[in-house]
Amino acid sequence: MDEIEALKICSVIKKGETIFRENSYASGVYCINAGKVKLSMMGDEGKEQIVRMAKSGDIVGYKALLSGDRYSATATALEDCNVCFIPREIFLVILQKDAALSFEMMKVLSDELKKAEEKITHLAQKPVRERVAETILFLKETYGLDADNHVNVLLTREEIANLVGTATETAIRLLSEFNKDHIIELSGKKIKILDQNKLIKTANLFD
Amino acid sequence: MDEIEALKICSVIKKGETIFRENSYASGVYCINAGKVKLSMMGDEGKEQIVRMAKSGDIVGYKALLSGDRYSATATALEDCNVCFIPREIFLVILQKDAALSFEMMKVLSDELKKAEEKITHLAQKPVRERVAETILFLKETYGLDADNHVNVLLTREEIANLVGTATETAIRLLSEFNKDHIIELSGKKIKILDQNKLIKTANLFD
DNA sequence: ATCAAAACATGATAAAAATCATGTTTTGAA
DNA sequence: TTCAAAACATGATTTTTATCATGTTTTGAT
Repeated sequence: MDEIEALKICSVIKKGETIFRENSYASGVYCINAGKVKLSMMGDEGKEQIVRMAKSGDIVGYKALLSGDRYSATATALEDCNVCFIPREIFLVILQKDAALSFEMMKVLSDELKKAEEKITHLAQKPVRERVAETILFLKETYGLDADNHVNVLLTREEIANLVGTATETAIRLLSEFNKDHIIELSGKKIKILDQNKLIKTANLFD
Repeated sequence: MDEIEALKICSVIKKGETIFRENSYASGVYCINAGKVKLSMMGDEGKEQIVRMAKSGDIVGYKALLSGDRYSATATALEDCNVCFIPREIFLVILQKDAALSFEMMKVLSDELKKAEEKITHLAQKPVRERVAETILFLKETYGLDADNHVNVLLTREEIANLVGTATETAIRLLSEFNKDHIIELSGKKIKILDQNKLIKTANLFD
């Protein structure tokens, strides 16, 4: 840990900027000290698929160091971020030395994998409407609420669509519908959950 | 490794039998010595989604030990299997002691996660037709070919559908179409790839 | 403050895929 | 070996969702 402290290089990433890019050579991992980050892959037709939403305290870019040498996704700052870079070699050496850290890393990976497999199941089996509802709940779980009870992350409708795995228009329509039905309240990019139970029901969770 | 050898408990699992079941308490991991195994999750409407195809040499059930205490999927033998059970504690202790094994484990997990994220992207963005073609190629990659050049695994059309993430009828129709177009040759459950390039093109890979 | 670009919205249409219906073939257990 | 269940097949229909088209609103840089 001291080693990491000594060697880390922190920097500020402005909103919209890229931390690393899909397929580029992986020189190390990044620890997010502050800010929110989306990790996305490019699909065939140039459409973005968001595969992970990271927040302060999360590490991004580790997959590339463990299973290959290139980043498999692009990491983009959703707001001004403070990230610290840990070079490849340092990270790998520490991981080899520190059994506890390794174990922690395995837990994180297992967790991510489990979530990914659930996402695969839902993507294959649940209609878009349910997935949009589920995504709103996911964003609340991940980023919490702000002082005004809004889900504490601002995404464009297109980004929400790319997280859900649907067309932008479809996402817009369903959000408007939830808004009209007083399940959520929209004001610009801000989302307030008015009726969480109804939202859970709409997402068709737990059965 | 010697410890594992001493403590492992091997057994024969008949085709169709379950090795472990989703949501049941995870008592350990299983190493597949021989045979093929599908790992699947139950969707909301009781529909199966296959999330992983395992083969001889693979370990299954490790996610549950690392991130929770219950299996997140059901493991079913696709043919008579020989598996060896490694109890939870043994596995965890060895993992804590053996840095090399931990590292190997992390690599495996990273690899799986990368594949899962790719699958998410394809599920969200590629039409069923392309995904069926891709799945045939995936099965060939995973299990290879038998003496007669057939993809070396026998699945029902329903299982193929549950791997692709589509309705059984749709999978049947597309397989028949590929058969008619001489891209593949079907004889019962056996699949022979006649024109791999065309199949890759149909899967719309690499662009 | 202005203005163009991006984001948002919504109706109409088309395409994709699921579902429903029905019949045939294969399979495995008694 | 028989026979019912499971698997396979295919046509018709409906549902879902994407795409296309077009207009409005918001946003951020100058």
